[in-house]
Amino acid sequence: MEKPAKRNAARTKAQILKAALGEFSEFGYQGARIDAIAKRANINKQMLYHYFGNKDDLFQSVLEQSYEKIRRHEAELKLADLDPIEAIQELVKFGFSYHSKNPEFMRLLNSENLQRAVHIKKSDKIRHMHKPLVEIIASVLKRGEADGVFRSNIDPVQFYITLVGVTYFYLSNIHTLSAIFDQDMMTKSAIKERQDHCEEAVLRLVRCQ
Amino acid sequence: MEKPAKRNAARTKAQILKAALGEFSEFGYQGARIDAIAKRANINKQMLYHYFGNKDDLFQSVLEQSYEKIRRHEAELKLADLDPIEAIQELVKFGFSYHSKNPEFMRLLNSENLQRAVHIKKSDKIRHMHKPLVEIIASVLKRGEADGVFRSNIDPVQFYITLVGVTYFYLSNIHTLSAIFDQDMMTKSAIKERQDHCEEAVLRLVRCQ
Amino acid sequence: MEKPAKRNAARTKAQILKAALGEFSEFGYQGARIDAIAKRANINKQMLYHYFGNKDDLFQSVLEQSYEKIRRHEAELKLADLDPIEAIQELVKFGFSYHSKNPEFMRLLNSENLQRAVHIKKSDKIRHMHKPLVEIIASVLKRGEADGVFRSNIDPVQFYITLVGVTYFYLSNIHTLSAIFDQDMMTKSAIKERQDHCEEAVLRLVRCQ
Amino acid sequence: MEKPAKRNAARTKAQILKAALGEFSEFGYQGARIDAIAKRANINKQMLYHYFGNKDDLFQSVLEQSYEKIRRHEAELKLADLDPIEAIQELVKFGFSYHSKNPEFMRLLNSENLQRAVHIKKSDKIRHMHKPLVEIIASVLKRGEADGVFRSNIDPVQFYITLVGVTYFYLSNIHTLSAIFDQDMMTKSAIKERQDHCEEAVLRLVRCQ
DNA sequence: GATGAATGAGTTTTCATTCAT
DNA sequence: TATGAATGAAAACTCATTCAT
Repeated sequence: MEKPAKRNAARTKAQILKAALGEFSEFGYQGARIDAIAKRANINKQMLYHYFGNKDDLFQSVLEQSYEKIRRHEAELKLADLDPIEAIQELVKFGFSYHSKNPEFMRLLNSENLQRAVHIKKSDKIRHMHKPLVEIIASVLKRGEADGVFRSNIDPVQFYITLVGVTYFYLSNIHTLSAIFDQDMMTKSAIKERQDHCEEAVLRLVRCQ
Repeated sequence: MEKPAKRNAARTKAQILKAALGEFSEFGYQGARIDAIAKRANINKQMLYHYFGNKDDLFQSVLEQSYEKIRRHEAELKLADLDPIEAIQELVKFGFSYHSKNPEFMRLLNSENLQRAVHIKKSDKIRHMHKPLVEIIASVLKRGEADGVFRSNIDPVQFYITLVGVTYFYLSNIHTLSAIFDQDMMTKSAIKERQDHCEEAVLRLVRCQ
Repeated sequence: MEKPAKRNAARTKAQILKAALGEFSEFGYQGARIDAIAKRANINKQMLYHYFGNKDDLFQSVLEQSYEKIRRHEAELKLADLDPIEAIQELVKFGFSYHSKNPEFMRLLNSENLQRAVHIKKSDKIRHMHKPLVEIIASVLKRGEADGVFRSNIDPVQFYITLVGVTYFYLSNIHTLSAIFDQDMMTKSAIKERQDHCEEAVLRLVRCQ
Repeated sequence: MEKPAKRNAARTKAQILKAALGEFSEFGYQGARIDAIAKRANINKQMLYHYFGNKDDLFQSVLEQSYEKIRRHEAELKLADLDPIEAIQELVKFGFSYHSKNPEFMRLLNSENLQRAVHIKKSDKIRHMHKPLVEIIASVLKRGEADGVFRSNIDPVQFYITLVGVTYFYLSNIHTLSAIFDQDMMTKSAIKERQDHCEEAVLRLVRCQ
C-alpha cells in the first residue's frame, strides 16, 4: 500500500526546491514564474510561500543548495591524495564534467550576477562555504611548489578564478559563442577539444619554466 | 541657439537605443521595463514601438550596436603593427579596459546567454561580424610562430575564448566572486592584480616552452 | 442569513459568463472590454483569465452557453406532439418571441459572423448541437407530407434557414431597417405585423398547392 | 508621360474610400484600424483625417457610397419593363448575385447593426435613398395584383424584408451556418440550390393560391 | 495638398502574493 | 499541513488623433 502523499513536509520542500531549480535555471530569476514552479512541483502555490517565504528567499535557498552540491562534489575529489599535476588535471576535468552535467548551476550564477549577487550577499551559508576550497587549492599549489614542479607565489584565488574562467566561460557562454563563431560548441568533440586546451592552459600557468 | 527638440527621427532613435542599453544592461532582458526605457529616453512609449517593433527587436538592436562597438574598438588596436607578444598583451589590456569601462556589454551578453542567444541567432549582422576578428588573432599567432616565440598549432578560436574567459569571467562574475571570496574585487588594485595574472596566463599559453 | 459572497468558484464563473454575455452582445467581440466585463461581474479581472483563459475563449464559452440555451428551448417546444401546421406556426412564434426576449444571442451571432465564425469552428460542442434540430424539423416536414398537407421533398436545412431568415433577419437588422425605411420596427404592433407576415410566408412555402 | 501622383484630391479620396471599404468590411467598424486603411490606400494617415474628419465619419461615407451603389444597381434592373413574376425572379436573382459579388456590403451592414445603426441615423443621404425602392416594389406588386397573378394587400416593405431576409440571411450568416450544419455553404452548387429555394419561397408568398 | 513624427489614454494580459476554508 | 480562490499593481503593446514641417 502506498503511503498517503499528504502531510509530508520534507518531501514537499524537496519537490519545491527541485522545481524551483528547474524553473530558475531555465528562465533566470526574473523570467521564472511562481505559478510554473508550483505546477512543476505538483504542489499548491501557498505551500511554496509557507515553506520559503517569497520568490527571493526561494531563489536564495536554491542557490545555497546548488553551491552546497558543487562544493560537496569538489570536496569528494580527494585532491590531497593526488600528486599536484594530477590534482590540477582533476580540477579541470571536474569543471568540465560537473558543469556539463549540471548546467543549471551556471545559469543560476548567470542570473545571480545579473542581479549583482544580492542573494549570495544575504546568505551567510554561501559566504562561509568557500574557505575550505581556497585552502585545498592553496595546499595543492604548495605541494607542487615543494615538489619543484610549480612556480612559487601563485595566488590560489587568482588561480582558481582562471581555472574556472577558462572552463566555465566556455560552457556558460556557449550559446553566444556558438552563434558568433558559427560552430556548434555543444558537441562532444568540441567539448573534448576545449577541455584539452584548458588543461594545457592551466598547467602552463602553474608549471615552472 | 538651441536646436528644436522636436521631430527628429534620428535623434529619437538614438535616444531610445541609449536608454535601452542602460535599462537592458542594468536589469537584463526580462527585468528591463519598456516604460522605464521610454522614460529614460524622454520619449513617448509608442515611438519605441514605432521605430523598433517590440521589446525583442529592440534588444536585438541594442545587442547589434554593442557588438559593432566592441569589434570596432578591437579593430582600432592595430595589432598588425605590433610585435606578437605586444599584440597579445594589448589584447589582454584591451579586454580589461574595455569591459571595465563598458560593463553594459557584459551584462547584455549575460542576459543573452540566459536567453540562449535567441537574439544573436536572429541577427545576420552579428553573425557576420566575427570572421575578421578570428583572422586578426590567427595572424598574430602565425607571426609569433614564424618569429619562433609562439608554439605552433594554436587554434585561434580556442585561444580567443581563453583570452576572453580569463579576463571577462572575472569582470562579468565579479559580484558573485566578491561575495563568495569575501573580498572586493572591484578595487583598482584588485583589477590591476588580476590583469597581471591574466597577462601571465595568456602569454604562458602561447609561448614556446 | 446571507451566504458569504466570497470563495465560490461556481458563482464567480456564472457571474463572469453573465457579464460577458452582456458586454459582448452590447458591443460585439471587438468592442467589448475585458475591464468592463470584470466590472459588470463585480470580480477581479484576473479571475476571468483564471477561469476562461482569454478574451477569445471567454467569447467561445459565452457562445456555447447561448447556443445551448436556445437549442434547449427549441427542444422544449415538443413539436412532435403538435400537428404539422401547428408545429410550423409554433416555430415561427418561437423565433419571434425568443429573439425578441433574448436579443443578445442575435448580436453575438452578428459579431461571430463578422469574425467568420472562428469561435464556432473551434467549438466541438456547438458543432454537435444541431443534428437533433435538423431531425426534428425533418420529422415535422415528413409528417405534414404524410398527412397530405405539405409538399414533398422540402429540404429541412433549407427550410430552417428560410424560417430563421424571415424572422431573424427582421430582428437582427432592425436598426438599419428602421433607419432606412424610416419607421420604428421595434414597436409591439410592428413586430406582430411582421410575425403574421412570416407565418404566412412560411406556411405558403410548405403547403401543397 | 505619367501624370504626377501628387496633389490630386479626387483620387486620394477615392483611394481612401476604397481602402476603408476593404478594411471596415473585413474587420467591422471596431476591428478596423486607421493605420491599416492608410497603408491600404497608400496615403498618409493625415490625409484621411483631412478629407473625412474621423473614423466615424469615414465609416459613414463608406456606408453611403455602398448604399448608393446597391440602390443604383437595383434601379438598373428595369423591373418596370418586366412582367410581375419575372420582376420578382429578377429581384431574387439580383439579391444573390449582388451580395455574392459584393460581400463587403453585408459585412458593413452587419457591423452597422452591431452599432445600432448610428451612422445610418446620422446620414440624411441614406435615409432618403429608399423611398424609390419601396415604390418600385409596390408597383410590381400592384401590377401583379392587377394581372390577377398576385394576392392583394401585400405590404411592399414587409415583402421586401422577406425577400432580402431569405437571400441575404443565408449569405450574411454563411460562416456560422456552414459551421453549425457542417456543410460548406459557399460552394457554387450550394448557392444555386439556395437561390432556387428562395425563388420558390418568394413566389409562393405573392402568388394567388 | 502632403508627410510622418509624436502623443496620451487605453487594451489585453501577467504576476507575486494573500485570504478563506 | 494543504487547497485554490481572490487581489492589485504593473507589464507589453495598441489606437485614434494631432502637430510640425
